[in-house]
Amino acid sequence: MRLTSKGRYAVTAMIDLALHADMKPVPLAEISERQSISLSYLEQLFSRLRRKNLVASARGPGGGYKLGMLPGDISVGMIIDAVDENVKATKCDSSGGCNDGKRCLTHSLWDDLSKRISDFLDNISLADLMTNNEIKQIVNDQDHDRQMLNKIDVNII
Amino acid sequence: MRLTSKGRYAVTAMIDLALHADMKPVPLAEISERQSISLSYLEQLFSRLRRKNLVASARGPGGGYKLGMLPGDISVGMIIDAVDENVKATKCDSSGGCNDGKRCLTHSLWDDLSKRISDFLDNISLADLMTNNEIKQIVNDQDHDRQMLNKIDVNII
DNA sequence: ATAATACCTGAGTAAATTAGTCAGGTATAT
DNA sequence: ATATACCTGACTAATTTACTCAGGTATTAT
Repeated sequence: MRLTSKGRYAVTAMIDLALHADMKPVPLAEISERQSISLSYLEQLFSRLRRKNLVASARGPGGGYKLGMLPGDISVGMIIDAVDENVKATKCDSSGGCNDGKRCLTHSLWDDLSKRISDFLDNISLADLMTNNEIKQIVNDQDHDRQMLNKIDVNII
Repeated sequence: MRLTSKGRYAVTAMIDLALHADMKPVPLAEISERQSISLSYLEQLFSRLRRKNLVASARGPGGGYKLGMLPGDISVGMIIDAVDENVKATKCDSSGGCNDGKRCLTHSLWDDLSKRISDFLDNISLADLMTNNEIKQIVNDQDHDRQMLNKIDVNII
């Protein structure tokens, strides 16, 4: 999972689309102007988003793009994956250098972190971003779990 | 918050260091060999890590690096921030293009997401990675909060 | 003291990625 | 028909990444 400005452009454009696609499809030219992203670059990004069915297109005059799924079903992780397309395998399983247990441990610890980040981004949907969903927000709170656990203890005791 | 292979190198090296720095400092040459990261590149990364006190160095024969804080106090977010050093302000507050409310809304929704990601990474420490801390893991669980809330309801009722 | 070790710095660079342009299409609503 | 707006691919400048090289400097073992 990579997280660069390319992903930021894509997520920003999708937020813009979600905010404006209530009625008719939104032409990329509008998003381009509102978000200051070049039209051609947007076309490249939306070409990838379309391939993953995150957006649907309508051609001709009055055409444009609309969301391909419900805002609650489109996650930030899906958007970033769609435009990144970076499935470069780690060296660890291809080259024969990962033999002594220590390096494999380091590698698997990284994989664990990587998976956590993916899971995290997969669980934030466009709808969450737009509604500032409370449940989702407190999940990110450092002490939240402890507080929750304490609350339960209090109630139980 | 950016997340590239540069950050992966830094986090991987820090994990390796945390796993091996029990007794004496670890020379970068060892990490370089174990993790297949070029020595010079490691030196550049550790130079930045040192500036943020994430690692401490010991010079001379028998020298090397050790962690600058307790593993529980070093977060993945801190490591990535240290090597990224990418404080490029968004155009929204510099150029005068962010005037109509709509674009500002999109911008603030992105900022909200960005902050959530930072908070998330700030709450994963090296110690968490190494011990597979349970509390931290369930925080990433999508339905965890609802389950917790239900649990409370049940207890209250 | 001296030599060996290992950090430290900065300049330079090839490869990769990003962000963007350009030039053409094709489908479709009016 | 025709304007609109998607669609595609090739191409490119700027940036970043990953890395090398060439010298340092500090420190410890001997």
